[in-house]
Amino acid sequence: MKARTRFAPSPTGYMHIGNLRTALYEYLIAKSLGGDFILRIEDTDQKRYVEGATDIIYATLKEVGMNWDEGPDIGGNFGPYVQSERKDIYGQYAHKLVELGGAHYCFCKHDENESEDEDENAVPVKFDDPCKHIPLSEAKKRIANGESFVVRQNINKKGTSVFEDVVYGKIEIDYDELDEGVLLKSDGLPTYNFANVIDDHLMQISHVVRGNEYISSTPKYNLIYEAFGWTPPIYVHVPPVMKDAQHKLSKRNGDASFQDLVQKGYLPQAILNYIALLGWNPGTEQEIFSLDELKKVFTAERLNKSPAIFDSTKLTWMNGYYIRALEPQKFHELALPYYAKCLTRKVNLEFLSTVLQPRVETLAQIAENVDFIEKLPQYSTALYQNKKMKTDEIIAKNSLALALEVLRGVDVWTNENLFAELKALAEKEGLKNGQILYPVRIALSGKETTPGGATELAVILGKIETLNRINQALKLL
RNA sequence: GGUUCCAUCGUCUAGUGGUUAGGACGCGGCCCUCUCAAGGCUGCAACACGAGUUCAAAUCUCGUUGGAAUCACCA
Repeated sequence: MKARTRFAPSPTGYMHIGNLRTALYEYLIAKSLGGDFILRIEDTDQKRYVEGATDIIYATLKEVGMNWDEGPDIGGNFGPYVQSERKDIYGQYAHKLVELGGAHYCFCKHDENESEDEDENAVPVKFDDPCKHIPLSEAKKRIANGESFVVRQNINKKGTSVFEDVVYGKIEIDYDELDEGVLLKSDGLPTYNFANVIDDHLMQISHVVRGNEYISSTPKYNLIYEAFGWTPPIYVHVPPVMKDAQHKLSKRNGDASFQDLVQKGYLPQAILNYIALLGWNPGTEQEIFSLDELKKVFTAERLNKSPAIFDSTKLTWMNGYYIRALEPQKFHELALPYYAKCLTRKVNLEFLSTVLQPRVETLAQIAENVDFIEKLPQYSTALYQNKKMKTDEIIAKNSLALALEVLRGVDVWTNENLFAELKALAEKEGLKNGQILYPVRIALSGKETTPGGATELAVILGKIETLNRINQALKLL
């Protein structure tokens, strides 16, 4: 049987990290097995629907290169791929399930506030549906009369339900723990549980990958499969991605979504690589993986059982790694929009990119690295004192005057040439390199630390501005 | 509270009876060096606890503790 997995998000807002990781694992399971990855939109809760959310889903998957083989936009043999368009299908199967004895019609009015103001110590009691005992013929009559109803699952079995999970192994749950939940809501739309079973079966999904919060309800799914005489899928329950030891990474709280991270200057590929490793490892010491490489080495058996805390520090490191690995031209292209935001002065941007690339771990860090270029900051002459470089204000003043003279005469304004010239000057004057270069760097930047040395800053700023700033420094001293 | 699940450095993890418990991030140090990075080398740092099984336990069993999930006409 062909491996088929589906990513089935509900369009309730942006794409959060846990969601994306689940999608990744689904994608990888399918692709590592030469199968298909299907996109299905689960919009059965009209109250939570957010306009534009499906576009975010499409855009995100495309951005990281997880292309789907079937989906709402591209179709496929098992459509439609949007649950709200499948309403009739669920209705049919719900009624069929009642006929098969797997469910019953229920006419109880549901209490909206039921699960609310419970006091702390109250032990939830299992709902025992009186409607279960209404004869089918009578129930049908009431429905025909237009009475509002839901379809509720029957849990008739006793004893223990056993199923196998790829990551958790054998799980046993007592049937007594299961409640007879609603399958078809009074608005005629299915609940998540029911829609999933129907769709997964009809779409021939082989591996169901989902959060481990569904472990305890899995026996209910299996009961539905059983009632229909269908074979349940292979279950792959994955632990959550945590914000800290106690809390899941959640949509609320503004925890980082994929979009947020991209906006903060993280590269999609780095994000994907990082989250692949949150709960999975290849069994080797390799950590850097492209999506194609992941496809080759991924196996669901190496998924972890316990939750993983999202560590943005390590993500940042990995992002830096990806940035450094970029073709210089590519980095320059990515940096351009950031330059546009904070630089109006005309400078050597190509060269700036070459010095920045090994120094930033996120694109957003570009701004803090180039601030001095736009405008020389106010600085104290004390900056010219440096023990290791053996400089102070006096030496600096002398060095700057000498450097100014040399630089005036330089026409080939490259880093190599400038460095050679200033080095020669130092030798000629019997000074250490640093005694010339350090003061120049301070004069050009007004900052203690800069991305690049004196001559590199000079190349970035250009000859005119370089001489300008050295003159200013001389005045200051 | 019932039930289910989980537990190795601060974090992500390797490890399936015998290892100096390995790697990565972070942190410290050194080298390189025109500052800062990058790069190279290096150091600190973990088997939650208690019994048991065994010649031998991070690995198996039981218990304790801690944590998570679930118990909706949300997904």
